Amino acid sequence: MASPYPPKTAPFAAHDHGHCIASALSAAQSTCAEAGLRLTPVRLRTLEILLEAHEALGAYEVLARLDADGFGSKPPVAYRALTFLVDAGLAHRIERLNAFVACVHPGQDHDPAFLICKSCGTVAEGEAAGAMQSSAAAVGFQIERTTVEATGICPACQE
Amino acid sequence: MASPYPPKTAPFAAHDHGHCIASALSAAQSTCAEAGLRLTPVRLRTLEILLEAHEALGAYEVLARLDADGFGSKPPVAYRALTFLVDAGLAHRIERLNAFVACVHPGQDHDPAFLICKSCGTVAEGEAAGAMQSSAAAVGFQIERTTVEATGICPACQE
DNA sequence: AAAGATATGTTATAACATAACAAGAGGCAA
DNA sequence: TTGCCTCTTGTTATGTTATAACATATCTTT
Repeated sequence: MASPYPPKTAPFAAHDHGHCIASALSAAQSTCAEAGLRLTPVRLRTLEILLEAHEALGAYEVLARLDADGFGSKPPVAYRALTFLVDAGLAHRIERLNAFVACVHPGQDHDPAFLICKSCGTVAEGEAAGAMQSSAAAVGFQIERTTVEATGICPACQE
Repeated sequence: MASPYPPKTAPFAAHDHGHCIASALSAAQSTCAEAGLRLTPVRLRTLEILLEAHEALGAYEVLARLDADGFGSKPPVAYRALTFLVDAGLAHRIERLNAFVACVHPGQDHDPAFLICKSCGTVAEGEAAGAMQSSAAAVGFQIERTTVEATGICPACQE
């Protein structure tokens, strides 16, 4: 399924996208090096694909691009690379969209939160800041991972 | 897919389940009456199924039970009933599980948050308390609906 | 170079979800 | 009461997302 939205260049604000990709990639390199993880060609290319798209991509969209680039053409190829990136903190899964985005501040341990525009499809990443920790602690629940997402209308689409 | 967990009777705390079902059903009746919504047999039965399970059920699990009760046997039957309940605020969709739970305080408008135990599968509903409103407002994003879910280990499973 | 662990790619299938159409049930105006 | 409209139910068919299991290849360590 191709994106129903126009191509993205920025999440609610202009920025130097080329630089944003380059710095994310180098951050990914060092993160993996430090953690002893192997950022192989498929994995690297998958991350690039997410960074270039600058919007949430479904696994099968990623797969199509990997296939076009000469990598494998079957679902596990994409799912494995995406799972690796998510586990390494280099990408996030957006549950509401069954899709994936590159992390905007890789390397740092964080609790991401997402604002998803229903009109243009843009996904902005922010901090959840342990939103549920206090209420979870109150009942003795030990949180491992949080999913915090909001759908709505972004500033640009409100006009 | 059947549940990989033992049957549930309570979310992290004992309670009178029969009463909990009965009161939820009567709350659903009045909510629908007030809102001019038709709580038809399939819809009512679907709600009962979720209440009886007292855990998150996938659409196909719900469908199997509806079929066993003489309702339709095809996916849209379950998805339509579930969509109705979610829209009416009588049930919630758990994105992380692709599953549905009955709402624990139907009728009241609220922002639900969920604690999902990875060990026993129990899903507890709490309040998200506009977790993202302030950060969204800061960038001018207009929130329509939030998804707040945490996976981890519930008190009972920590032993 | 051999052994073990990790990664890639494949086949096949499972699990989740919706579009589009036909038929029935309820409300309501003439 | 008939006719019309709307909503609901059920079906067929298909689309979309995801993983299990296995063979091969590539790295790492000794």
